[in-house]
Amino acid sequence: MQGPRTVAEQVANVLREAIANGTIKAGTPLRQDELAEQFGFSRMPIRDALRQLEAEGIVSIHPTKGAQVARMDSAEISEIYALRELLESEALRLSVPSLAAAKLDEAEQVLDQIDAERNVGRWGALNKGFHLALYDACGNHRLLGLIEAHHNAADRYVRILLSNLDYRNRSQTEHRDLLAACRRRDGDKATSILRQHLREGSETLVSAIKEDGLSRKS
Amino acid sequence: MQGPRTVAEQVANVLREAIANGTIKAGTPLRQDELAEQFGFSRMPIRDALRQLEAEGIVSIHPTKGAQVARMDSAEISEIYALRELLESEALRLSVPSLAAAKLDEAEQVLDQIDAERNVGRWGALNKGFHLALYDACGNHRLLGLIEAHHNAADRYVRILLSNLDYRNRSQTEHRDLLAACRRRDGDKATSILRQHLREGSETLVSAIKEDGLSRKS
DNA sequence: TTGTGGATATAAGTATGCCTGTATACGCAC
DNA sequence: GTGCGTATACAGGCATACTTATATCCACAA
Repeated sequence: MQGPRTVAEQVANVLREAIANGTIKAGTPLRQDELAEQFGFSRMPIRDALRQLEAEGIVSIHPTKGAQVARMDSAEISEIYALRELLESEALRLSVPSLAAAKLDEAEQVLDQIDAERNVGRWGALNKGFHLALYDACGNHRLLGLIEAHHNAADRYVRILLSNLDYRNRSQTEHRDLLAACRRRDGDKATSILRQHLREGSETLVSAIKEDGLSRKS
Repeated sequence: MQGPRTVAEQVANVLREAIANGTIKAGTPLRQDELAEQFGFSRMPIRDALRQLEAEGIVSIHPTKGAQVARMDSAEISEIYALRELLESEALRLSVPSLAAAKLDEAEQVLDQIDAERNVGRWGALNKGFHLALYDACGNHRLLGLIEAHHNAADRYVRILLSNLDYRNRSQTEHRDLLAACRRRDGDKATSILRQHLREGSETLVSAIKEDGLSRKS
């Protein structure tokens, strides 16, 4: 496993992380020459990075108007969560029967890390890690890719969600229930818990966004 | 509805079309300066176009090795069809209850066009048009986007499929059955037909690819 | 005073040129 | 004869410079 080979990839990774953990807020304009000066490179690799992030749905680019961190209204959040429910429940269903014990243990360790982690910015990535570990044996690489893409697109909003202590505790309880069902190889129960888990997340997030007024577009 | 605003978009559209209808075969290396000369532009917009197509899964780019039309083995075709089944049956289920009569008529016209069309290269696009018309009222833009992306990624293989007259007749019969079920607002029957339709397509395509040896990687 | 048109400024799109990395081939040494 | 190392060539990444399009502001006219 080697690191990013091009400047564009490095820039994309830094920007993705900064957007995911909230350092760069939604709606922030991302000017090419501004970023070029900050990173110490020319505009070309920054352009490549922005287009990469656009493909991931994290930034939106309008020709001649430039790029900005993609704003999401509550409708888009709902869409993403509906897709996550569809994609992840299918991945879980496929994965559970042949999931290796090592992956189950790995998932459990991630849950412990979430409990121990005090840095808000890490929660999104850990949450993603837990979920993906359970889907590892689904046998469909493209499906896993889509799931990861949707996690990345919504990570910065999930972070808002997890900042709420009540939700975080409830979420972790559901995570452990989900893991237990996977250990019992009870695919039906597991997908049922997952769907419920995602529905709660969606509802909590949508109401949080509506009242915080984060949904207004530029 | 205005056309592509940048050269990169135009180039991407032309290449996508050429790859989809088989003018450019799988595995063909896509050199930047070569394409730049052919199109009469510099390498920059061609680079952008190639990255766009890479994000769509149509070409694969390796740093320093360049871009080539993505090769797909039978396993990847199976993955794409499994995803299509998942995504499209969900979209259909959501769409059928509120599908406008105009869209149903539009879908029927596309079916007639498929029967009348003699140009092999157009079948893939028409097939896509029929399916997307039925999903139009699903209410989830991202879901529609994913479905279209998977059609684009597999279009050039679907073309192979539709070149088989037997399959094409069977496919059209299933299309009309599917449309009839939609007109009756029978969502369960419609999704059932769709799943069967896609399974047949997948099996036919996988066996065709295996025997034609199109699956070997470079 | 308001609306429209033109000019200017700003930022992205595009072109060209250079540099770096990788792959392949050839030669030398073991 | 084979294997490894070096050199050369080719292709893409990156930088710099130029063009184009759009948005905003000011001026002039109605």
